[in-house]
Amino acid sequence: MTGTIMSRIDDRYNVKDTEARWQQAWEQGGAFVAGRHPARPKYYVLEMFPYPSGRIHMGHVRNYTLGDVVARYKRAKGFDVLHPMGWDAFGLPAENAAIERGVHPAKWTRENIAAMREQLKSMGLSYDWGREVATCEPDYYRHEQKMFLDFLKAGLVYRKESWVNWDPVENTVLANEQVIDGRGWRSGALVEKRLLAQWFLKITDFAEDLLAALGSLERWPDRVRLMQENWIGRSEGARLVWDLAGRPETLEIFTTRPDTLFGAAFLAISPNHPLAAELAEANPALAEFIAECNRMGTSEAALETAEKKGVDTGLKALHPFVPGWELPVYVANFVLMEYGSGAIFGCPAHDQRDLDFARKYGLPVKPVVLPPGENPATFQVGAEAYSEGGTLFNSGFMDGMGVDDAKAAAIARIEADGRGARTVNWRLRDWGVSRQRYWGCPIPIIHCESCGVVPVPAADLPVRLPEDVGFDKPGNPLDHHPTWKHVACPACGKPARRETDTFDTFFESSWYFARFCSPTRDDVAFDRAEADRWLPVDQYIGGIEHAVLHLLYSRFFTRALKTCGYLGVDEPFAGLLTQGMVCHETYKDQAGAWLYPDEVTRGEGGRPVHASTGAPVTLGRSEKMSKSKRNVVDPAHIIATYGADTARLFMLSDSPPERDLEWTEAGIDGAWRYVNRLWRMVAGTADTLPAPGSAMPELGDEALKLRRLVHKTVAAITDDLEKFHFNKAVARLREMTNALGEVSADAPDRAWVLREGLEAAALLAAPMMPHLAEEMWAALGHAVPVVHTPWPVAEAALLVEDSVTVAVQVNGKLRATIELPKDADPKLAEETALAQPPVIAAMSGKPPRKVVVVPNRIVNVVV
RNA sequence: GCGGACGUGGCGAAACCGGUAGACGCAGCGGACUUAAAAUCCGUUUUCCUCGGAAGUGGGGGUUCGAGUCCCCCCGUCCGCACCA
Repeated sequence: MTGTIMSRIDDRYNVKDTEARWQQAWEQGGAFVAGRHPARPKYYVLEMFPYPSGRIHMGHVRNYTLGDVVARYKRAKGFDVLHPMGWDAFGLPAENAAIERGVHPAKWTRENIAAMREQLKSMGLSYDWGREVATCEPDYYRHEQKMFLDFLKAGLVYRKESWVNWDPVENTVLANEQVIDGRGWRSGALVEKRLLAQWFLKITDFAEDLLAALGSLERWPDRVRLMQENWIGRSEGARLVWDLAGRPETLEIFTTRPDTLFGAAFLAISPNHPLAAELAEANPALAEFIAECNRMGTSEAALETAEKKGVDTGLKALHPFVPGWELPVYVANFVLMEYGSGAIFGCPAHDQRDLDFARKYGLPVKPVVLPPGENPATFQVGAEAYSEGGTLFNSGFMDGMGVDDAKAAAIARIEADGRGARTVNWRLRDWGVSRQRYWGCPIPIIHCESCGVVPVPAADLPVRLPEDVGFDKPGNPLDHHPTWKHVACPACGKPARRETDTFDTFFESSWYFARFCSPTRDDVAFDRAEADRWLPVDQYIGGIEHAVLHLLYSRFFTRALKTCGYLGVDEPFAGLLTQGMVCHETYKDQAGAWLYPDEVTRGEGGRPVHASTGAPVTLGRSEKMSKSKRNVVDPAHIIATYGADTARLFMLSDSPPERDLEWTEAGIDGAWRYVNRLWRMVAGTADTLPAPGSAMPELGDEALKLRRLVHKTVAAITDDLEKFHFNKAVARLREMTNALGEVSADAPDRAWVLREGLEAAALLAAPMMPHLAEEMWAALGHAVPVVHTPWPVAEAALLVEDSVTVAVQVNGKLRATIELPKDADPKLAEETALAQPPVIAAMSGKPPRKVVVVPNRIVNVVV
């Protein structure tokens, strides 16, 4: 009897055996190998590849479950599916591990990859593992070194000085996240800003196109498109050159509000402006202020949240329209050197930041735009600047104009005077790709005293990252390596020096989706024909935290690669799904220390107490799972206990994918119960059902009703999966399961429909709970596995109802519901509605003033 | 600071184009089975009340025969801000 259905009925669903068995069967059968069906339409589904931290976390489980549902569904729908996985393997944590624990980054990373690969495999994800890539291996990064050289040739790369966070104790550049309250996270030393020569990619060359093409990304969330639009930040305005009293040089500013020039109160330049540096040489107070600004860190958030401060340089600027009008020139901490020309003019009446600054330093506030309905004689600006539209006044030749006309008039005057021009300015800055780090892709450049900057010849690629390095000294290990950086100049042969900076790790993730198209090619980054077939990615899935940078860099890279002839598409990702975070309650003990969920249990009256000591525990609100707050649940533990299908089901069931998901013990238990319930239904009834493929008998009412529900469920789940409404799909499946559980197979028609329903349940559940689905399908007597079975199709005739329930309202309040034939005559609907006793009562004898009839929906009686 | 989102029962949520608010699940309560427990199954569950209703989708206002859905204002929470990935 071993292995038969009967022997399994008494057992509970054996997760471990079942899941391992099917994972092996899929792998041996090559079920997920992409490209086997060139005649079928292609579908490329990709999840953001993980940083190999060593263990998967619940965020991964959610992300990869979502992707796998799409991949399995599309395969069943007849697509040739590409669903690959790899490792975003360069990055800071590996270096931190090296510094803190003495493990080499390469060893640490490779071991992490091996461990995480096993964990992912235990989830039963339908990846084509033959395409796995790891970005830290030379066979991957050699190609991006080539890309960089091609970009250089195409004029998309340049070198300039740029500011970085410098830790003077560790002798390293710090990431913004490593700067805490202005100090280095490890050393505690005050961080300084420093200028460093770095490589930049000209993403701004594509600004116009990156912005315009957002409109074509119809399957991207609006909010992501909006965030990118704001990030690119196109603004129209004017460049304007101001003369300085008693000095030969001029000052160029950018403004979007040339209409408010008559309301100007001051000019302000960035602390990093060349003029500021020059003036500081003779002005100790200014020098001290600039030094203070340079201690602030480089992040925009740090600059913007700091108190607005400035120092008067003593210089006077001459107003371009009014002879003799002199304005003070400040150095101000809120003016960014990277934006516009690093200098602005301030109009306090119509810009809040300028107003705050003016109030602080006692500068005049002169309104020049009159809000509609205000009296020019009495209008004043108080605590709030007025930045809306209106009519110009106090403004010479612009008086009486609207804001838009005044802008045009001001620009016309500026251009006529030869003082500047209309300009489009971008918030987007070029992408600085140099990192002073070891664990990244070496930048293939050689510096020669005679020849200058020399690209490494393509034949010499890859420039390999040396593995024999130490982390005991502060600074970049590549710089300390005894031999690595010393090379002969490729141009003149004299001794020269390698670039010791490595690429930003966003470099690797900007083209990995293309590498997956032909991951084993050594000679090229990817095969053009393969890329042309598979790209763009049809559905990309990952966290909202990548809404701007990673996605924008990838869009830019795709354009740059097209410019260099690598591929033919403009956009890398046709569809985008941004998933929410996985959250969990937080716990603290009496001393205020964070506790892990498994250290907490429920004591008397359901109060949380410490599991071993029984001491009271403070319950905190639910937050994103993070190691620092210890509110984490280990997926490996969950999968070992409940199995992959249960974990996957829970990831899909309660919340829609875009929203945050609350992880609860009760939720995972509920999913586990459902997995067992489905299995029991099949195991307990399979031998009472007709053989697979039996002809349909005459159906009685109960059987027909059930059959309608089954086909409706097929249609509904299909629609839900198309729209990524996975939580609704689970709800529909449970609804159908509830109905199937209520019938008994004691008559041929019911038995036949029960089989149809259980088969539908197996096939519909397959993208979500693939192991269970296979097991159910096999128990129902099918030899061909679900992974090779097409998606079920609903019979259209069974989806149409012949009667509908219509709500009856009196003055918008529900009073009754009535059953009507579908598409009934509105007159019949009205008559039936008015005859309902509760309706008559609610009308209390008054005649209907109006009756609104919405067919098949509602009748609203207005009295 | 700037930018983006979100807010519906005790909880996660559903509600198509403005048309019966709360599908489906979790927790709770009651019951069946059991010596007992677990597991399972059945019923019940927005709130208030005079059992006929009344109120109700973060708060306030508006449009409409009708608003969770559209518009305006406010409050709260979360995410991003260019060297984390």
